[in-house]
Amino acid sequence: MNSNLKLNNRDRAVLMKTPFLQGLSANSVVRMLSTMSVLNLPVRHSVFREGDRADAFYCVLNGYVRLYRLSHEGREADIRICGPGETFAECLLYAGEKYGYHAQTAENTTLASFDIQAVRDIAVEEKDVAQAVMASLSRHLLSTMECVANDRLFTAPQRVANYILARCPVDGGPAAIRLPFQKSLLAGMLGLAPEALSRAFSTLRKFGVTVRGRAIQVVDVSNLRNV
Amino acid sequence: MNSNLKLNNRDRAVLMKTPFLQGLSANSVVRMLSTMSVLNLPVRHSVFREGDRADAFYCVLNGYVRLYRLSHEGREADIRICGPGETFAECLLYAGEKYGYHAQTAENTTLASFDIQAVRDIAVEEKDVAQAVMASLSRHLLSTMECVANDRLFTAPQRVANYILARCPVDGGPAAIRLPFQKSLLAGMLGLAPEALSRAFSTLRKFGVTVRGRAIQVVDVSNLRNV
DNA sequence: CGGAGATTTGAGATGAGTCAATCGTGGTGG
DNA sequence: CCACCACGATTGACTCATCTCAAATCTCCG
Repeated sequence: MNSNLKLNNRDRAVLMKTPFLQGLSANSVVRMLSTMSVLNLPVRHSVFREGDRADAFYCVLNGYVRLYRLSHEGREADIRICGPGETFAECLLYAGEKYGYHAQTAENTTLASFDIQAVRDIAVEEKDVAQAVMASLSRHLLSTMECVANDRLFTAPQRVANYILARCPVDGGPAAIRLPFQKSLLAGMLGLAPEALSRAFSTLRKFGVTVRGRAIQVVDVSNLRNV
Repeated sequence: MNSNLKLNNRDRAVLMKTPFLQGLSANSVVRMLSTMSVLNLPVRHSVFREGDRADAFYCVLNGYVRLYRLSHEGREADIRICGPGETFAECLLYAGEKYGYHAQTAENTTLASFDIQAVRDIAVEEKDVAQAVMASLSRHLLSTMECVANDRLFTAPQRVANYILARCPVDGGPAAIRLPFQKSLLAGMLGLAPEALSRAFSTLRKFGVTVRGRAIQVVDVSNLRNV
């Protein structure tokens, strides 16, 4: 849970490749980095809570962060899972002054934290920063809309098949991928209970999908496409 | 389906009050309006189709537009319902070059259409336009995330109760509201089949909700809050 | 090798979709 | 202004998908 300004090489590489900093002028990058601090959080640790005053947004350097809402009775629903290179809560730059959901680490996680007011000021002066913000917001909006559509259109096995297909490097024939995190996290990401994910995988067996731990093997990718 | 540059007074008032133009400098407003054209579309008419090249985004001046996706088998899932003053597809300003969903009028509708490339150029020069874009994207992202959370956390009657509560002008006691559109549109907006919305309303009867046509009466708003 | 936590499996309950029939309503035209 | 019609809304019966709870099993880490 310590916070400092020093980055190791891997984290620095992830940070520079994030769409947010990618393509900025050297000057803008320097200004952005000057508003930034790094923090290391243990697994299952809160980053912020719904209703907290929003004074920072974040970029995941390592690990995974879960954004979720709680119901009155304490059930939780994941809204988004953020992995290395992804930013979250940057919508607070221009709307609302409180976080609208909880954020919690799903693993030991390294985050870059940016001061919202400082970045707001930079964006006014540096056009490329404003552009980066707009591009990031646009992409997140599109993917969240896609999430709504997926939830409403597809069944559990179809959503799992989509997830696998989106990560298969090939268009046809056999493929193998490896989940970057626990299955329970994938379940939440797809809007499923862990049991439902498990059953979805077993439904996909008859379409040539084999799962062992985090390793997923697909006999024929094109087969999976007509689930 | 005619397109022209002349606005009637009501449409002009809606246009100027939309968050997109609200708060812009006079100069920016003029520039934005110069890239704009107005179109009138009959009910159930396509605005654009998924996969079309995205060269415009829109602001609803009158009527309602449904954004939705199609499944392979032809089922449709609504992603967002846009009413007067709301903009849609502005995420295409900075991500992707094709529309990611279908847009169709749900009533006779008047739209303002903005040329995407032109607005992109204006946003580079006019800071307030860039800010308006960011604010609009931020708000849409937040509300879409909220939509995901609602779908995953709440049952049909709860979502309907939320919708009603969000539109009740009072905090407690009796209230009456009027739906601005058909129930089938509300159903899609909440991710429900029309029959499910109907049943949700009848479930809410025992919580003091009366529905007659588009008119909804609530005996005690605070009662509705613990559905 | 042990054990905690994650995953799988089973059984049951429930929410929501589909299809079909009926009912109500608003809009149109006479 | 009224009657009628077409379409939207409701209701019922049924099916299917997913959640929940509980128990069994697996897996990974120390």
